[in-house]
Amino acid sequence: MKTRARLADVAAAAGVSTATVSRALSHPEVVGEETRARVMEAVQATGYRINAAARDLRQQRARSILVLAPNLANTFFSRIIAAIQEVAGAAGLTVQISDSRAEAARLATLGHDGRADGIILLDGSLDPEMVRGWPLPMVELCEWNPAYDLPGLAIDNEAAVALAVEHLADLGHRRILHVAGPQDNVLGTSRLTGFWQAVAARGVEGLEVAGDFTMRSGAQAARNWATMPDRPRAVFAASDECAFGFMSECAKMGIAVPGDVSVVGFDDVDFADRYIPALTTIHQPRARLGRRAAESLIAALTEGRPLPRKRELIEAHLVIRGSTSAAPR
Amino acid sequence: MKTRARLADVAAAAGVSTATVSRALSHPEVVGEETRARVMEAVQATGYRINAAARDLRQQRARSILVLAPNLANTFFSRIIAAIQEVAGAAGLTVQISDSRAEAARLATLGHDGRADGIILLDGSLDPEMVRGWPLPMVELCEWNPAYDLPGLAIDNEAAVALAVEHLADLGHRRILHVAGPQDNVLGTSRLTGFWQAVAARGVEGLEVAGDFTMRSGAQAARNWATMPDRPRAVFAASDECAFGFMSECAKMGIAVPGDVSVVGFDDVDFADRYIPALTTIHQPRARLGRRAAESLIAALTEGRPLPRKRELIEAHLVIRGSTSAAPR
DNA sequence: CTGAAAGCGCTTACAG
DNA sequence: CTGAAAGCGCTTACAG
Repeated sequence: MKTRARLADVAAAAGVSTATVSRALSHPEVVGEETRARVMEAVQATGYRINAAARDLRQQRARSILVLAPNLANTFFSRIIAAIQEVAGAAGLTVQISDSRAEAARLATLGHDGRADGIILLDGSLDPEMVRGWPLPMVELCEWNPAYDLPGLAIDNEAAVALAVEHLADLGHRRILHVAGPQDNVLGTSRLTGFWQAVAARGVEGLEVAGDFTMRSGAQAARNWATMPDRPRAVFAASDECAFGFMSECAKMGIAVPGDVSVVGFDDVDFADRYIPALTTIHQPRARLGRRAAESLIAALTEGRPLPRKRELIEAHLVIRGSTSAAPR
Repeated sequence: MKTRARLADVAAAAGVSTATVSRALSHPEVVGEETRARVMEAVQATGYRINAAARDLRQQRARSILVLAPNLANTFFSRIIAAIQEVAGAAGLTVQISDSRAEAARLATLGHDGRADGIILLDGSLDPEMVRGWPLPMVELCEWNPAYDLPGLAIDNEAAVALAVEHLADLGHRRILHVAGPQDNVLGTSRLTGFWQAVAARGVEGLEVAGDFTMRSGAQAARNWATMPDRPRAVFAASDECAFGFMSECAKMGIAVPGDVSVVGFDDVDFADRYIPALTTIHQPRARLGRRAAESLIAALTEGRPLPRKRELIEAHLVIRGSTSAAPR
């Protein structure tokens, strides 16, 4: 296998200039029919493949978008990223993924090297000043940070939480415990805010215990809950994982869900449907979120269509399954 | 914000040639101390950032690896990919992800454009002839295909399955049902093969029902199992998801795990530990697999260290939790 | 230790 | 419709 054919090799084989080969490949309509045929033949014969680095250098673009998430191992992101990749791939763009904090550190020291044309940011906890300094089109997804001053896309977390609270209240629950998310995270705070608003609006009693979205924190919350003198019979966990942790710990303590306590989660991860019992939860349309974010970023990059100026909110809905039931009377 | 500074701008500011700036940045030891200081100062002053496309074009490399998986949305891959990204990022390499089938189609028509230096392949079901034709260093991870003729890394699936079977037999189970994985997938076939070997070796009775790793197929298997005249009291599912499907369906039918049936999974995904009951399963060291694969590919790319010639097998271990118990006597 | 020059492989005004 | 030429921004033998 000899070295890769270049444009010049194709040009030589076809008896035309490299300019013509380039045009025949990128703007076929501008090249004479016969010439084009000769070029295509030469491309075949030489096995020519474009060199992306050369094209990118010349065109001053990378044909790539970078997805930054705080924890790539978290299953919540996988479907979102898959959707982004699907859209980007169809548009001929590459997708790079990186840990947001590690990448932020890298960008701070090395600076941006032009390997991406735009960023989809799934992390609202970075230094805003740094983020504002990044010289690339960006869109925030799921998480957000007002100080970034960026266009973004997310579900309406507060409205979604209200759905959960309403559901429990509709079942007759008058006292609802929220296992909160981490309060240094927008999703944690907005769900907590939403919880207190919804509880007040509905006129039921709210209770709150700290958590951080993890199964471990859900389990811890369950142990705390079990010691409460007058246990609330309804729990709204800030994430599905947290709800799983709570429920698994209940199972260990011999407490029945939903018999003894109703549990609602948030996210609707793949396993929610097959948990025991199946988890009532807020469905986040992750594929749709990823797709839409990718589409608007790509439109901005390739068609120069301006990014929306503000954050766009998508409606989430409640999926009622087996983990909630009517309050005991 | 004016246009980005180039090497030439730095050179002008420092009063040296671009060659010297380049050396000061890439091989500082080869440049005079005072010169180097002047260059660094100029870099600061101009806010210079390297242009990756130019560097890559000149050096004929991409500083990037491509991870190809059959289903990016599958949570099984997220931790593996996170580990790959971690290692690659530390080595200054970018990681691109793509759906293996879509990317294969793209490569078939467009050919490789040099945007990656190497590939980590998590899919054993591609056309071998095509894969062999890809002009890039590759390593197979988790899945494999002998026809690819590639170096690879995976756990020893057959040995791992034996662990599961042994465990159930040790608990006194004499009849074990395997909910198989898809038989067009190496993992499905090797686990099935391993099952029959282990069952024969141990002298217990084996039974087999079809599945495809999904929760849905596990649930279906549970319904079939429930109709069996003489139900085996031990089930080994080819994946955790399949086990979850089986168990959740059992719960719906009022069948107790492990009271009525012991269940073992395979993978040890994050939720296994917090399922109800917690799932006894084979632990795949996903972070380690990702890390090792990335390390050996990167060593090959950057140090020219040759890739191992054959597939390397990593030992997996059994994690005993609450979903298995002694056979009723 | 440093510089002048070539060259990586493309694309794109500019002419004709 | 096509070509000659410049240039994208680097790195690296080659001289000195």
